[in-house]
Amino acid sequence: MNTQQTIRLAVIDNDSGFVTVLSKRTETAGWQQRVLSSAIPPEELVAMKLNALLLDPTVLGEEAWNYLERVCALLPDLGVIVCTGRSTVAQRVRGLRLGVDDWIAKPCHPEEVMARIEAVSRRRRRSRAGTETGPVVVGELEIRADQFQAFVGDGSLDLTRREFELLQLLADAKGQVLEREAIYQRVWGYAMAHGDRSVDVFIRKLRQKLEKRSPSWRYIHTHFGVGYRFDPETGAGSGQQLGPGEPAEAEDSQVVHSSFTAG
Amino acid sequence: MNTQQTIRLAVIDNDSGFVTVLSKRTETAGWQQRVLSSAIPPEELVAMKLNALLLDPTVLGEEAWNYLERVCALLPDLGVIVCTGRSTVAQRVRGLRLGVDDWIAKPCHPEEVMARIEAVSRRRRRSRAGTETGPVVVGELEIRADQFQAFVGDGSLDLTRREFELLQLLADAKGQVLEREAIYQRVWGYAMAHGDRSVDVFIRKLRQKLEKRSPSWRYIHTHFGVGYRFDPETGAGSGQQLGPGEPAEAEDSQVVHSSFTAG
DNA sequence: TTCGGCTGTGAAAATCCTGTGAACGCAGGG
DNA sequence: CCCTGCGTTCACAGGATTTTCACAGCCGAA
Repeated sequence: MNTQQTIRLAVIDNDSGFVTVLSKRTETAGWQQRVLSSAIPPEELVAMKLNALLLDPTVLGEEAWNYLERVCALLPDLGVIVCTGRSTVAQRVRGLRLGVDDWIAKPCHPEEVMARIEAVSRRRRRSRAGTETGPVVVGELEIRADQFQAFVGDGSLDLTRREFELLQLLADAKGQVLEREAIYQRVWGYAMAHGDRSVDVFIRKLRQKLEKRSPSWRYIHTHFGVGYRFDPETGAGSGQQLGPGEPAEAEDSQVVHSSFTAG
Repeated sequence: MNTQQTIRLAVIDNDSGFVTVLSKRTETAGWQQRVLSSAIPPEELVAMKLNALLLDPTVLGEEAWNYLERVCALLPDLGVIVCTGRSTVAQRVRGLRLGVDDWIAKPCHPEEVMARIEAVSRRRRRSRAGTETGPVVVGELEIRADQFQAFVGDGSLDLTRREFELLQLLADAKGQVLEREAIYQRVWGYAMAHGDRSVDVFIRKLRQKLEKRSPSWRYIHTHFGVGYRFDPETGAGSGQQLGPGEPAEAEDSQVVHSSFTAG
């Protein structure tokens, strides 16, 4: 298992001894790390594309709970680990309920801190794992992850980065309906604000570019009230090629045992 | 959609004091819990459909590491929390690297244990969002959660989102009579206004669409003065045939009242 | 059998959702 | 400094969906 993907960690702490020791180890392990001695706006955390955030709330003072809450809401995929000195059960429970993933007491061994950060980050990676495989072909479309671009024949679709990421996400989940919130969450990397229409706009741009290069195919289907589904279909008269019982060759066909142990 | 999904927990521990106190709290919180005082084969854990497993490795003796490893490998989506007495940093690190999600030291406050279990389940649920639930088959019907749609053969029923959610709710409670208030509460997410007929209207739409695609079956039954019950039956005189999904337990049809506590 | 309340039904009315074009702000390059 | 490409936001129009309503048919009890 590929548990050893690089971890991008930010540390908010001003306990220099602790941070120094920890940094030495994370560096050895090949993690990418950024140390901050005071809070930065959650919006800036977004741009850092982190896997995990380690922080000592004493740095933040009164704002700590508030800050934790905002960070956890804005970045539901971010692993948040609190590492601090004395704390009460009530504080730990409050933090954990608020969205913190783990709460460690200082003093603590840096190796354990790292193991806990890994444990928290572990889950996220499963989905991204298989995307390194060569060019993916769907319909007339060829998606090349290495070029951040998609082609029809040898003509590029001229996708921008966001457009490409959206297409890739949809294509990876071929046949599945993805809700807007889920799409936004995974492409933009943080929670979608209520009423945001960005996903719709990018879907339109994608459709335009797809239509332009591959007019006889339909790739993106709207599910009213739900979201979008990627499934290449020829629009023309030649036979429909998939009903819902679609071909199972997609690499993500997972068998689920229907053991109904009701209770 | 409810963020507070019920937690299904198994506890492997023979520290009766700890288990008793914890059980009392989890019960109050509406969790489903199973206490075991010794290890059971990982294969049996699968059938229990757990969210989380809490265990004290001292119960397992020498086999502990082995057991942990097998459980984590076999059930990658299960949240595993170790709660035990004295332990070394090395042991904790080993456990966490092996796949354990959290490691708590006894003695500990049950509230914190619960908060940590919740934190682990929360993360777990998020990472596998949407996938995983295989198609459910009832009668001629195939209900696909990943598509927000139901099919008969390869024909879609063209359900809208609400229709689908209603069908899914009914099918999940197959054989049970659901009161209107309970249905409304769960599908619409808030309390039904007195005199609201929405549920009836949607039942009709569902019946129409079911009838259209699967004319020889009856799925939704009315219980006068009470509510509705989902139970696929062939309308024709020929014998009962059962969907491949599961045995038909047409046993006692119990009314489910609108208490929405456990949810 | 009759009556009062419950449920089925069709359609109108109200609401919500999505597609779309365009304006806006921002950043990098010329 | 202006231009260009990109991402975001807004408002509006056309549909799809949901809610509401009135009425007819059905059920169970007296």
